[in-house]
Amino acid sequence: MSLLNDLNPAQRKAVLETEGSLLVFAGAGSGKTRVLTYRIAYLIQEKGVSPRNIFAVTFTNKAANEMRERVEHLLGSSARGIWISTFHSACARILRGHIDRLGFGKNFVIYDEDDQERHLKTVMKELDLDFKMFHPRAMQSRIDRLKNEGMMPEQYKPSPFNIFEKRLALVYQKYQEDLRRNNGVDFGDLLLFVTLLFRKFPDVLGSYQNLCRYVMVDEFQDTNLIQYQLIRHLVEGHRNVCVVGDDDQSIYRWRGAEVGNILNFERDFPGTKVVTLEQNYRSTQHILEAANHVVKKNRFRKEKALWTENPEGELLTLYVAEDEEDEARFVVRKISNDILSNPEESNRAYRHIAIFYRINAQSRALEEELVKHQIPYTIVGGLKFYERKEIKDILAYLKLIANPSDGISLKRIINQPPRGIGEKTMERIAVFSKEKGLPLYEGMREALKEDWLPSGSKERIGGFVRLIEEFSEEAKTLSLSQLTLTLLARTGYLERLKEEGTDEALSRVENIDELVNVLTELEQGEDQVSLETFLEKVSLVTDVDLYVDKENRVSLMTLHCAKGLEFPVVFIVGMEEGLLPHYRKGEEAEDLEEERRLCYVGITRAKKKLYLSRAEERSTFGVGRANLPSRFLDELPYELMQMEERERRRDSLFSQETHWLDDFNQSGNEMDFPMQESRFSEKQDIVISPDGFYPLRTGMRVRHPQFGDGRVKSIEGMNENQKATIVFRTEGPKRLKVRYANLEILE
DNA sequence: AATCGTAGTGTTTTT
DNA sequence: CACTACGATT
Repeated sequence: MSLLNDLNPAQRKAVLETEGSLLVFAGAGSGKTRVLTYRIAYLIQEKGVSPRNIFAVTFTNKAANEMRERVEHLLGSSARGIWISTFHSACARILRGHIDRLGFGKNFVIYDEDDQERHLKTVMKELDLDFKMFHPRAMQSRIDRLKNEGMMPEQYKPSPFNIFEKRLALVYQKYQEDLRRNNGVDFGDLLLFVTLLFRKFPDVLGSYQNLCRYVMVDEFQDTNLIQYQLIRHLVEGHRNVCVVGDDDQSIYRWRGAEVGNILNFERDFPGTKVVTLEQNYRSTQHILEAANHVVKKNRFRKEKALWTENPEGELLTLYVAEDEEDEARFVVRKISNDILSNPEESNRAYRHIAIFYRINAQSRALEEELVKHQIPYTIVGGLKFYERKEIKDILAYLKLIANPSDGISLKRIINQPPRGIGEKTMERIAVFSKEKGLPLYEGMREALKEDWLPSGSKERIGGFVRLIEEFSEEAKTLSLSQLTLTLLARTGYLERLKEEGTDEALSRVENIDELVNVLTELEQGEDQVSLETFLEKVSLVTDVDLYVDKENRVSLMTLHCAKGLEFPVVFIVGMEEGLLPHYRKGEEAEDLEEERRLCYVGITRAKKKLYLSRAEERSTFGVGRANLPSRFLDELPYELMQMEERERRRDSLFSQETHWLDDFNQSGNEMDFPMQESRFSEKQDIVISPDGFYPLRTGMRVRHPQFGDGRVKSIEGMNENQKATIVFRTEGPKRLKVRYANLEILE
């Protein structure tokens, strides 16, 4: 059969072992996704398994989509009905169907980290806890951890001598109670509640066990305790479970991932067959050898070594920079001089290049340099669309409409835009609601019937309630995008932003615009999008999911984000003690090993060429600090490395930065010439291109419809987000979003 | 109630 | 250095 011809012996074995439990150790670049997809295809095509009985779980939507696409490619329409999903969306779907058994409404909302924190803070405030003594963040992470361990509040037994734990128990209890009152769940609850459901209601569990006859788990090394429990529940009985993972790529221990799950799998599932995929199809020999050398130093790992038939390839390049700016210059120099103008690699493009770093803060220096040289880039992760204030506000309106019990969203928008309903009014209503045992919104409506509210407040609250009632009514007939537009208009949210008129406000308007676009697009694609479905989707997207590599740009991301991706050319910057093994309080051997794995993940993303760099001095907090070379550099075999010489610094006289005062004077002088008028009209037909780069340069003279003439002092960002600081003759310096500024280039 | 200014504080990684 | 949380101000 042709399917099997595309596979090497180990891969083939992993596909053919369909019954019982199978553990696949899949080294980086060893064709893991190929095995999973072929296995699914094999089950359906050769074993006659119904697609409906196959369940595959991944960690990101991107991985899930990719898998679905590839299976569809193999099978065509007979792939229909396979359940391929992330842990979180699978759980959300299960809860959508059965959460009423746990005392929640099926229209529950999902709270993200930000909502979670707000909620936690109100809970802590009500318990009269001092934030300085008990950090909300610490509480939050402990609660998350408890949930990852499958621990409900009533099961948690704090040590009687530990004040923090005693308070934690209290907070956790109340936190959960109030979440329920809001008919909301947080991320951790999604998983926790499904295991609870399975444990308490055998009929529910049974129906899913029956459905999921063949279960596959991707990135198994990243599962935490509760996810593992979930899988075990699901495969009880038939035990057809295939888990794929690589202990060397476990980088989420801090988030509760248990490498133990993969290492103990054989113990928990007696009779497990084990397949190890060691042939790498991705990287050159040199890169692979380097990776093997580094990860070999870890003690807590299953012994294995990747090999490849690929060519030797180039040596790894190491550059020791003066500081982070010099490091950024090195990266950019390599990109423009070596990589893109190398005739041997004539098809190299920006999209083939990625830059990895340990922490997001490192991106800044790189971005600045990339912008300076007009190299297009995207940042994967970082500022997330659905976490922006304005987007979250609009979503909060929608959430409240979908689920009127959602007090967290209600509090968020009650005064957004400002309607004169202040904190103390809301506090009174909160107390009142709690006394009556009502959700906040209900309490608000009840309060209107009584007369303890000041008439002014009552008036305004009445107005708000009426507004929401109208929206709820309209939600029944309008499409999602129409509803959103109505909402934007009638709350005056957009109007207020536009009035504000600052560039920040304008960029918010643009983001909201974008949101409406997303909605409209969604409506055109699928037959019907319900409010709940949409909100759920939004709650569960991740940055990597939104990452589209279609455009020709250099990719910047953290090492964590890089997992699962590959690029012909990879830079790993900041190879320094303290940064790449990142120092934190309480260093443990396990932590160091995780850092090493992180480094390993980074190295193994590279297909053809790997550049490493470190800076002798790096400013953190604005203070320079000398860093020692990363110990991981020492772990690389010397023969594989080649040093990059430092370039002699050119005179900084030619730097693009000019003082704005100079611009001011310059432009001031020139504008005194009367002949300008004609010069302007000649150039009037210059249109700034709507996509790609806006052809602005520092030093250019431009005209703005309101502010008049000015000179470009500096430019930041790219494309639609590009901002420029322009020194106007009459208005002085202003920072504008180029896309909206409607600039005319004079010269 | 809303806005403005300041002091203190903190940077890992995120489903 | 950059952000935010809080306090003082109108």
